[in-house]
Amino acid sequence: MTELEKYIVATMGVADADVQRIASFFQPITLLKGEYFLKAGRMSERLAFVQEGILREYVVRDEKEVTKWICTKGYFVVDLSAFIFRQPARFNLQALTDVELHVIDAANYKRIGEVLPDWNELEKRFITRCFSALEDRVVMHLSMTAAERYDLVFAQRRELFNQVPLHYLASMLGMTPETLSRLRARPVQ
Amino acid sequence: MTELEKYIVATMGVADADVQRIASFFQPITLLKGEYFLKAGRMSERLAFVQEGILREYVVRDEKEVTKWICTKGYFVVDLSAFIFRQPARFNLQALTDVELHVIDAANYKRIGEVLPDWNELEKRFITRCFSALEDRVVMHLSMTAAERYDLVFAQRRELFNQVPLHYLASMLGMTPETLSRLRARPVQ
DNA sequence: GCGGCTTCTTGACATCGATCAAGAACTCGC
DNA sequence: GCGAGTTCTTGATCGATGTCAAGAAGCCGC
Repeated sequence: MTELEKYIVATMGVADADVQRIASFFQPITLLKGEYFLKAGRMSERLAFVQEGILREYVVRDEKEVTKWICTKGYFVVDLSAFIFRQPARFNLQALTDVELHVIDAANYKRIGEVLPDWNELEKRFITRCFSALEDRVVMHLSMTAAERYDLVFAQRRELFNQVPLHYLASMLGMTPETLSRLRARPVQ
Repeated sequence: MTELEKYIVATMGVADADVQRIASFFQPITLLKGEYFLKAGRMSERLAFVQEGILREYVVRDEKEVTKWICTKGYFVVDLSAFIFRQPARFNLQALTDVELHVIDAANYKRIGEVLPDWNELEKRFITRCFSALEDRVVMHLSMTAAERYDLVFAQRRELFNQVPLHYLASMLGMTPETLSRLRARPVQ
């Protein structure tokens, strides 16, 4: 069973027969380290599930890259707004390691609704969870110091800190690489 | 035509007969300045449209109130996660002025789907727009200084700055009231 | 219109975090 | 295993923002 199939079972409580059918709408693809799943400004009508590897979601602002999120196994990668509204992508999605994805295009995505009767509800719940996670993130930035943000994210996603260049994590945490380095070197924590 | 009905027409392209029908699922209520639409920790199965007035969405963290958002005419107020998952509310919604709302409960909300055939799609698009706005807000905190954040939000929602106590706006912008005061007093801007 | 509360500003100062610069440590291709 | 590039750390310094404190200004009930 692929990670994707496990995910479907775990979060959607779908019958075994349907799991296979849904998973079959996805195509496996591989990206090499450095390649892009999505480039800002381009149209993209696809969404993918991360089977293996790490990607970085970033936007360019004043010639600087701002890393918005790091996606690992079990995440969906997509510019949701671009996917739903069929607009040019607003951000970039680049592989930080070789990556295995399961990709689905908008047409096949639509067909999931025909297989799963309550797909709309599941979809809504999924987006709501994403929304809620972002709410938490905003509150984090409104109320926590750099050290507190580091401690929180380190506790939640420790594995990132030995797999991803730290300057990307620093950007995702809203601080400079130097500050992140000094936080890591703190005496006690 | 109420603000709510205008909103429905503007964003959903619904036939006139349906507009009335949908709007009829909502009940008008009034809150006095200081009263709560939602209290953190309590169950709440309702959502409201702001017809008139201003509310503040905040969470308490380390005994401090963190203002997450200020809602004015035309916004929906709801703890989305609590509403969708029927969980206790995570934040507070308090009236900053006397407020007129159109309220709908979960049961009536469900009935909208029976009136509007593509309600699921509209709902998804609405939540996606909210998600996208939050993405922008996270990027704002990752990449902008306090002065830049102030300038941006001031440009977008100037009317707030003479209607809402500034310490709430300062909190929403992720800075202290003193810093906000100094930014406002800057020579040129 | 007075007293008391809240809000807003201002100043002095402390602290956090950014910047700049250098070098150490670690890839990775050859 | 060598060299070039990247990543990471460390130090010195600077600027932005927070903290603390005081007072001014605005608002409201009586």
